[in-house]
Amino acid sequence: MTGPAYAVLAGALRARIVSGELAPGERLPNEQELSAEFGVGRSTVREALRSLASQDLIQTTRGVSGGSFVSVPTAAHLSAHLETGMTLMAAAERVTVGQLMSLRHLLEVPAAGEAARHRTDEQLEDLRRAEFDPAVAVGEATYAANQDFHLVLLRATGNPLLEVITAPLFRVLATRFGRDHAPDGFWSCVADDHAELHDLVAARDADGAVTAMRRHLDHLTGAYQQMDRLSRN
Amino acid sequence: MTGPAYAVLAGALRARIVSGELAPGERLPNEQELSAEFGVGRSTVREALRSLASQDLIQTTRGVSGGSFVSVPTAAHLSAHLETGMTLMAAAERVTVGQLMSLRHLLEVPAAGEAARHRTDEQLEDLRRAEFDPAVAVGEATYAANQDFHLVLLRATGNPLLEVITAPLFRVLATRFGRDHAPDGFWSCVADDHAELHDLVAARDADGAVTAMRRHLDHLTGAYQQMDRLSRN
DNA sequence: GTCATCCAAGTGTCAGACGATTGGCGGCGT
DNA sequence: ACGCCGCCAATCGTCTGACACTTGGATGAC
Repeated sequence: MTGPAYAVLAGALRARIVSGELAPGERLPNEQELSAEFGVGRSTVREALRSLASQDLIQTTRGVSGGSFVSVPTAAHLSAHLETGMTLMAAAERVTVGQLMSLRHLLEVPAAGEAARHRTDEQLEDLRRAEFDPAVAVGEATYAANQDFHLVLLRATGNPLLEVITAPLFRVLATRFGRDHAPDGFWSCVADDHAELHDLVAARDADGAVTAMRRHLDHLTGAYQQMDRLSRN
Repeated sequence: MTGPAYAVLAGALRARIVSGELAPGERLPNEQELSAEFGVGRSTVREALRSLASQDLIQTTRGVSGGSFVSVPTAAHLSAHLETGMTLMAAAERVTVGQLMSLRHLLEVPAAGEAARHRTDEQLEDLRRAEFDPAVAVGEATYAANQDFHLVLLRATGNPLLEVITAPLFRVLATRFGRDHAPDGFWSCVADDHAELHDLVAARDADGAVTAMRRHLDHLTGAYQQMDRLSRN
């Protein structure tokens, strides 16, 4: 009840959404109706709607069949949100490279085992496609492929939350070190690790995948911290 | 370049913030200046600002010294965001109780060890305060204390990201089962586990804390899944 | 020197108008 | 009868102008 009217309105609508009173896909009253119902101007209503929209709680379209519709945030939405937040926390030095990598260890090492156990054949195919050849040009595309490999592996665990919280971690690291010069042999080492992981997941060797992932992340940690030290001088 | 003007403007400002061009604490141009700079009306500017504000990228205050200031999202901000997102994903049945608990295992079990190693004396004191007595009234306060205990433990690891991503997990579970009837002896069992964890952390017994946390989460998993089955009938 | 008052710079809110987009409905020609 | 085209209504998107509210400093009286 306190604060600006747009915040009050946004809070009221958010409560209706998270409580399930407004079901996903359902259409909210149009802006004039909300304006009348809450006794505020349409600008105020619109500011509240923009708040909800930027949290992916609603989606607004135009036209005669348009309006604001309740939408369930997707893994990609939450992930993108976390990424910007973590990027800023990292830039503000409230989070270190070591802490980011330590979380990757916690999540990705067991995830490799899960993926080896639960993967489907299509997912294995996706994993193969996400490998890359370090002999060809190393650049933006290589970084993207590197990320994709880990992403596909996480997705193969069947737990969407793993992707939500882990993807931001390596995207933050990638954008932070994307422009720095990687040590010699770094990319071919990464490619070898990925190939080994692919084979182990293909063979459904969960223990092997866990071990390989742990070693892979150790390699990455070393490289990143080396780059980190260089960039601080 | 595409889409509504408020989205374009929000994107442009967000880019300035994440790139560091606008430093944390720095003040944005006021609404009239932004309006002039981007050639849009003030309403449009305000809608863009509300978008950024609801992502905790800026903070707006009134008065002569007011305006919009770049702000670094805190752990609590990101955590709250993740919580609403996960709540909706859980309600939409895209995430199961088992998946939530499985993530808690991945994160909290090693975290207990870290906390036992790194905790300070004040954090140990906080942990003690977060214990509760199941003999007294069991209600909202008990749930809050239960959450606090885990929160304090996570904080004692020294890695703020652990709190960011784990807190939403148990908050989602707690609000989901907060109104259900817990099995007899559930709360006293929880209290016993917490007391044991406290003692192990006090003794800096990392291995013991890891084992105790694993067992504690197994207890919780059993109880939650039992409640889940009941609530589905 | 202290306190009350006024003032300036911002954001907060409203009302009204018009443009842009979308999808359906009806008319028109064949 | 069928299909195409253009009109139309609903809704969001945007602009303008105005005024209220909040805040902190400046001003002035005592």
